Parts: sequence; structure tokens; C-alpha cells
Amino acid sequence: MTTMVDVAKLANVSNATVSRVFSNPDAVSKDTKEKVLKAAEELNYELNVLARNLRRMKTEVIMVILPDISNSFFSKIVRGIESVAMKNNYKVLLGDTKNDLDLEKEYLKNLDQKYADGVISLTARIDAELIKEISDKFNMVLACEYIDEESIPTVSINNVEGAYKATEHLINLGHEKIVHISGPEDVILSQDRIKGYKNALNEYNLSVDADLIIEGDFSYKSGYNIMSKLIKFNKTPTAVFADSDQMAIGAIKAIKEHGLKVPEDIAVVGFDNIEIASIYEPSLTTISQPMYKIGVKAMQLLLDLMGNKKIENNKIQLESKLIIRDSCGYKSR
Amino acid sequence: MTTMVDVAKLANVSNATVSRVFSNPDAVSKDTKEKVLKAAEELNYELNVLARNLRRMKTEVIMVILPDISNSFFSKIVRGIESVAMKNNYKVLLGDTKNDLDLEKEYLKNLDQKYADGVISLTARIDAELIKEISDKFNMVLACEYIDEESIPTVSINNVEGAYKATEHLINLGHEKIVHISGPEDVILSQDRIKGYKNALNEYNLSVDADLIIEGDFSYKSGYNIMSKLIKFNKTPTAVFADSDQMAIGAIKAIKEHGLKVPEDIAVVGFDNIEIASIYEPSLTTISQPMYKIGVKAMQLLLDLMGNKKIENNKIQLESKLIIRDSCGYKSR
DNA sequence: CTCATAAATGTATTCGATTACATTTATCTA
DNA sequence: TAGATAAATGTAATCGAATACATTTATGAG
Repeated sequence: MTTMVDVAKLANVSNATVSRVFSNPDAVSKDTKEKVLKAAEELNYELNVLARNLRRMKTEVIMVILPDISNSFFSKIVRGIESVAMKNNYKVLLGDTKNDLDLEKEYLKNLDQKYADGVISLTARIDAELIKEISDKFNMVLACEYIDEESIPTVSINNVEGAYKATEHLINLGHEKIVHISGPEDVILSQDRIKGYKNALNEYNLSVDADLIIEGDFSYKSGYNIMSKLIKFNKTPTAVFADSDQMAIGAIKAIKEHGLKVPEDIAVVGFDNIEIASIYEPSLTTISQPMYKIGVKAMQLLLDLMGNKKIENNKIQLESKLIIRDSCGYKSR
Repeated sequence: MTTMVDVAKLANVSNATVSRVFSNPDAVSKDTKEKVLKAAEELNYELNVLARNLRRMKTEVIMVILPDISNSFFSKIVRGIESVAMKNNYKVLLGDTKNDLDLEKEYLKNLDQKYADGVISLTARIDAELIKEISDKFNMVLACEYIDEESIPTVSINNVEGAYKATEHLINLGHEKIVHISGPEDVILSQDRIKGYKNALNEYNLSVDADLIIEGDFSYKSGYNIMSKLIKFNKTPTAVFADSDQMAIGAIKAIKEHGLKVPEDIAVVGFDNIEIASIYEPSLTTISQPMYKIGVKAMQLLLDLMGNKKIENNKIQLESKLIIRDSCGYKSR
């Protein structure tokens, strides 16, 4: 294997100079630089990242922790993260927790071993204490999911507001019995959306019925199961607001299977605006989250953190938007 | 920062012994081990992976190169890869090429810098020469896409066979004018599927019309556009076999928009069996690929490669399966 | 042209763990 | 119990690049 020493010998300079050519080229004269690069070329030299990393005590790698990479919601965010990471010479390590809290913990804990310079976590389900503790030691950014903790940099939409918009839309269409299929209730994001849902009902003088708030897990299957049960037990609502497009589509599938129609019999609103939302039939009215942008912002925040830049605003809230399609119809009051 | 030297001092042993406790525990007596671990615990010592990596000239990281992580076909494979990687103490670096050949090249070329111990590439669109060259130097496995090169370990399904099954199914339902929306034709996988499509037609004494083979790029959009054009120019077929579920669904969308019905007017078969295939309406008849398993096998192969194990079979072919759903109906001959 | 200063390069140490080789200690055999 | 062998531990070199500090060379001011 060719090392800097070999290049230095051939170019007739010191290894320090060779190193400078690669890591701090401005400190080397033009002639020397050329000489070194030529020698490197000739020897097919490639810088050994392993050695650089040790010396610099940096990995140039960040880790992304998420519940499921095959969920397009998360993978879109990852794309945003990676694009910014790449431009800044960082690589992205994947930490798919498979929705397993132990795995989530393991990924986070091993960071002491310096296999990454920072983390972006798209999930925050383990105890807040631990998350806080880790974020005190490491460069960590939360995105999408978050915990109630002042000090941790976070990128997300305003979930209270998003849920409010979705619920309000249904109310404006004349619905009064609106089922809310929520995400896991120990996730603050879900709590916020429940808040938004309730706020909207209150605002429009509709009563809040705790039975109409049913906990799902964001998955297609849970939406399907919950809806099936509702219909089977004669608790069919006139409208459903689900915390993910997957659950919304699962619910629609169940509705159709029971011979009912969307939106004629039941109106459905989803959340996220993933790709299928526009392709599915009926196309899905939903609250869109700027996935790619969330990734971009999270990575930028992490770069600032890692560069020890001063963060002026560590809670970034991006815009969500109500996208009206066919799954709610235009039923009037 | 606490290092092995600190631990060694506290435990009153040499640093070599401390190292052994962590990397080769069997070589150390029980008493010493305990003493060392206690000291490490007390000092909150964490092994520095950076240093270990340099010394061992290993990263314990593999890289996965793919065209688009937000495409669920690829992300399912990644999950398979990651699960095996994790069990074997490898981490997974993400290389999303965004379908950009230059990026694909860049990821591959930088491997000389030793930032990964091996690669699994789910895309093989750059020139075969270069791929071959890289695979000679590095541990590399191709999965899904492949090139025509004896020596490179590859995991895939038999695409000729898969396409044959899809086409045969349509023929058995009585179709004679079957459009094949193929993948990019410079990808061998697409060529193989075209071969399978033609084989089936020949086998059943149907003529092969080159105009019926139209090149797409696997995307929803390309399926939609191709189908729209066909209908607009009065070249509507009675059946469509698309090289991806996305293109199939795009085609269905176009068909519906022109007031035609699937499967009544046009039967559609997809490829891959991604999640939407069963959820979409009509649910999609398709050729299923074992995505997760492809990932698993690819990673196992790579582990063998990296461990310098002898590979007895470097071309692994997994089973594809025809999944019959609603998008073809039961039209009889 | 000289001296002061800046730019370029070189020397040698360092990052922290691993490991070849050397030495000490324990275990076993006859 | 001596001597042989195995197990445990220690010493010191090593991985390859980065960098603090020292030295040399170039540049500019007067």
C-alpha cells in the first residue's frame, strides 16, 4: 500500500508537505503542489481515511436513526439529509431501529466509541432522560419526533396546527362525528396532534368524545384494523382523521370492504402526503409535511452543532399544508 | 478523554492486557479481566473505534449504493442487508445515487480511501469495465442489477423467467397484443426481461412486435406517460406488462383517466410486488421479488468475501413468483 | 543591499489501540 | 521436586496522516 511517505520520497519533499497538499493546499507553493500531485498520481496514491480520522478525531460520518427505512416518509427525509451531508463531505450511516426501543438505545449509546460525529434521530421513543443525557454529550438533532426539552435542537412541523387544519377541514364540510386515529400516545408528536384535533372541535363548539380518539401505530395495518372494528361494532363515524397516510389508506380499504364509499359515506384525511397519497383512489386529502426540507434543515443544524457554531434558534418549525384531494368530497354543512 | 493507558494504570496492568480484555478476552485470566473491566467502568472508558480501525486497517462499515432510497423496492433490500450486517458488527453507509451515474462512480471510486470494507451495489449502470475493475480491487457484491461478468458475485432473481411468467399469464388469459413497458435498455436486467417476454410470445406462437416494447425508467411517471401516449395515438393494447409496480400503477392511472377500465379493458401486470401492489385498486397482479432476502443473501456473500472465505457459488438466483390479484381479471381465451 | 517579516518546508511527535515478540508465572509430568 | 510446557502478562513497535514547532527560503521596505 502506498502511503504519504512513499509519495514524499518520490516527490523529494517531506511527508508533512505531502499531507499539506491534501489537507491544507493553500499552505503549499504551486510548484511543490504540482510535484506532489504528480508523484501521487504516479504511485496511485489514495489518502487513508482511517489514519486521518484517528489523527483528527473525526469520522466525517453522521448517523441517522429511524424506525423504518422502507417507510417512504422517513426515506424522503434521509434523502434531504444525505444531499446536504454529501455537499459537506459527510457520509450517512443508517440506523434502522425496526421500531425496537432496544435498538434505538444501542445505536445511541455506542456513539461514545466515536463511530460518528453526530446523530440525527427521526425517532424519540426511548425515555426522555436518556435522550437528554446523550444530547448533552453528543451532537444530536431530533427531527419529526421530539421530546419536551428546551436544549435539544429540533426540526419539525407544528403538529398542533397541522392537526387543527385537518380537523377544521372536516368540520367545515359539515362533519361532527370525527374519529381521530392517532399515533402512539407516548410520542409527543401524537399528543400535539390530539391537542390540535381537540382545539378545532372546541373552536367550533363541537364536543370532544374521548372514544373517538383511537391509538394506532402509523401503519397501514393499524388503520385497517381500527376502521374495521369501528364499522363492525356500529360505531361508524362520518369522518376520519388519521395521523399518517398509511393509516388513512388502511382505513379506506376497510371502509370499502364493508361496502361503504369514500368520500360519500365517510370522509378521510391523512397526514404526511407521501407519494401514494396522490396516486391512490380516491386520492387522499392530507396534511403535507416537507420531508426533504426537514432532512435538509436537520443536517444543516447538525453541521452547525458539529462546527461549534452558535445556534440562534434550536427549534425549527417548518410549514405544513392542507392538500385537498378527493377523499373528503365537498359535502356542505 | 479516557484511553486504554488510563485504564491500564488504574487496573495496574499493561495497556496490552487492557486491549486484550476488549478484543481478545479469552487470552486474559478471569481475575485480570474483572480488574480491568472494573477500572474501565470506573473511568467510564469507551473503546475508541477510530484507533482500532487504523490499527486493524478495517472500518467495520459497508456501503450500499442504490438509485433511490425512497423507493420501497430498494429500501426493503437495505433492511435485509442491515439486519445481517448488524448481527455481524457491520454498519451500513448509504450511497444514494439519485439515479446519477457520476455519483455512482464517485461512491465507488472513493473506496480506495478505505472508508468501507466492502460494497453492495443495487445499481450497475456505469460502464461494465469500471465495475469490473473496482470489483477486482474491492469486496463488491451486485444485487438486483448486474453486469455480464463471470467473476462478480451477484444476487438476483432470474429475470428471464420472471418476465416469462408474467407474459405467459397474460397470454393464458387470451391476450395477444401485449405491451411491455421495460426498464432502461442498457441495464442487463431489462434486456433479460425483454428476452423472457419474447420467449413467452414465441413459445405460444405469437408474433413479437418491436413497437410494443417501450422503454421506461421504472418510475410511476414514466408508466403514466407511456400509457397516455399509447391511448392518445390509438395504439391501445389489451394488456400491459410493466417492469415495475410503479410503472404498472402509473399505466393504470392513465388508463382510468381515459375512461377505460382495468382489468375489463386492459389487463396489467407489474413487477416487484412492493407494498402498494396489494393496497392499490385494483390490486396488482405482479411478479414478486424477495427483496428482504436479496439483501440478506447479498450481505452474507459480502461477509464471505471480506472474510476471504471461498465462495462456491457467486451467482445466487432467488425465486420470483407470480402473484395473481385483480388487475388482470379472468378473461378467457 | 540589509534587515525584518512572511511564506514554505522540514523534523519529529502524536492520535489510541493492536500485536509481534519477550518475559514471567502457573500447571503438569514423571 | 525438577524440568518442560502452557498460560498470562508485559514491552515496544506499528498503523498512516496531521500538526506543533523549528528552520529555511522568499519577499518587501527603507
